[in-house]
Amino acid sequence: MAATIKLVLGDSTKELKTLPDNSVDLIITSPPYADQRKSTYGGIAADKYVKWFLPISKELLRVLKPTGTFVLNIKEKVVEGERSTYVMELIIEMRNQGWLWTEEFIWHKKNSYPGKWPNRFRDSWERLLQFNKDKKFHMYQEEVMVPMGDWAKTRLKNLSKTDKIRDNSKVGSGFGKNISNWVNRDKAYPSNVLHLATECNNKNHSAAFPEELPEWFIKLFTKEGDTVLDPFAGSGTSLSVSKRMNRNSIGIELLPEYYNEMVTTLGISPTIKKKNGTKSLAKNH
Amino acid sequence: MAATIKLVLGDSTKELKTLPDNSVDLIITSPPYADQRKSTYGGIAADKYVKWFLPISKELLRVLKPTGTFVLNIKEKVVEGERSTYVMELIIEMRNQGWLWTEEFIWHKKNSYPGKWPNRFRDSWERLLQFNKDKKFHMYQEEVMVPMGDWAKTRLKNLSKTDKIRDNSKVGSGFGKNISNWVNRDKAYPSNVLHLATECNNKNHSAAFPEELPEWFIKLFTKEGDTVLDPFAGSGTSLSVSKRMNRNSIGIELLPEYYNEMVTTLGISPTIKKKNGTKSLAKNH
DNA sequence: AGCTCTTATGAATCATTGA
DNA sequence: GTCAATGATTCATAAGAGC
Repeated sequence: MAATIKLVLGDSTKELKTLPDNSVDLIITSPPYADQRKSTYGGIAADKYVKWFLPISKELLRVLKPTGTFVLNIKEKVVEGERSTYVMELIIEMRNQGWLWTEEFIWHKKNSYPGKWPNRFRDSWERLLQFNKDKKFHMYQEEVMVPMGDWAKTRLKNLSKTDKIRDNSKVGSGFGKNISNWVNRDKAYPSNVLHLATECNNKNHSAAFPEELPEWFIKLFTKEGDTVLDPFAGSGTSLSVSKRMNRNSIGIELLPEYYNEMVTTLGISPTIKKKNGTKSLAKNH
Repeated sequence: MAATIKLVLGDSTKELKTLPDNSVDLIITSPPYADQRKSTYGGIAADKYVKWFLPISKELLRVLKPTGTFVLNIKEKVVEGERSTYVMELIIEMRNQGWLWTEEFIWHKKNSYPGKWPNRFRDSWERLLQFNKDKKFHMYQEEVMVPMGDWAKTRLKNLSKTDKIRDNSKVGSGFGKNISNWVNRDKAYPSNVLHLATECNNKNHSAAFPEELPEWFIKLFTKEGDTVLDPFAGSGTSLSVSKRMNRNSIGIELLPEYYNEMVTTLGISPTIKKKNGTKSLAKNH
């Protein structure tokens, strides 16, 4: 069965309330940053950002499965020469709300926009905050293993003395599994720093993130048939990646332009309009 | 004239009060993290960290020149599966104290500690928080415009086939660091992500940071003859780098073992003991 | 010199055991 | 019960040794 896409036109603050409890496996989103995109989203002032976001995160907490994960892509902007602290405040307030702040990944943007300022360098990283509902959550680490460095080639030719010693100490009785863990190993677990280039092929949108970003987290935190939610769907990157990877997905988008474009790009066939006209639902075939 | 080193044995909370107002150009330090180094420093509990640090940061604000910069190396640890929030709280409280939080650099530790856990990857980055007293501060950007970082220097020597293959495969998207792009470039501005390895050749100490780290910030924020302060001198990395780079420096260290070793390694000749015996001052010739 | 290969180890984190 | 100590896990770097 093909993965379904549910696309909602409307405000996440309201639309999230229509989703059932404990129904989503992964929430991945890049909300409008404070005072960014003023022309389109109206711009949330930095000092009101936390107050604006908390009702949304409260609903997200409700709809997420206990085994699920919430990945929030965010970066505070510079206001009058200073980094705003609203992200810091948001983390603290979300913990008060019941979220567990499990980890902060760094997205290192390798080809960040070049530029020169008198007292500042290029900003080439963003936060990827991982929140969870419960300490026990699903994580499929093997899915995101990366090729090892060159050292592995030489390492595997002959195990060094250190390796043997460490192996002996942990095995205890005879030699067994541990050495075989190393032999024929060509992949390593990644760290909490992600090296991805920003997407430069999407010219219509200031794309929130490259496809590799949601792909990585979808691989890591969901399996096929699971449900992915993006409450700020934007150009629909999370949704299209979910579809490609056979995950069901739910997207909410405030702006009709983005919504309409997603209907086209995601291949969603019938758009069911509700009578009030402010909300639309669509499912792909 | 050779740069001077002033080394103080004692508690920063007290010893900083002996320094004059507006006298330091750069403060760079790596304080003991919460609940770390318990065996040596006693360990500050995570929930008391902010309270412990604020009196120190207040003195640092006083001694720093208006044109100076404070670089704080810190990273929160995991407590019961969650990241602690004391660094977030510290940033907020230091702003209330009068500091400007200008920037957050990322130190990407290329050779971070290995390990595998069911719900977490290796932690391979630390925060380098830049605080300022005033929006107008000295920044000598050209000084750190070194040829695209050390990694390129060594790679450029031999542009092997494996270099190209591996780098491209890691990036994944195909954009990334194609080294041949850099061949005809000799200078580039850095970004706010620093790629450095942790030092592993120092067998006596768990060195707080590699020499490249203070060196980079000293180049960036001071010129020759300026004064650098490290209120948690540790093994003295900041001080020895300052000396080598012809910057005056002041170090404060709580533990006699570290203090004594610094006296030796930094080549400080006379140690003047005060009568109470708890405090010592020394200047190099 | 300039290679290759060997070796030690780093602000880590979790599960288990023992007091 | 809580809390501290111990063991197991395992990647990338640089120094050093050898050719």
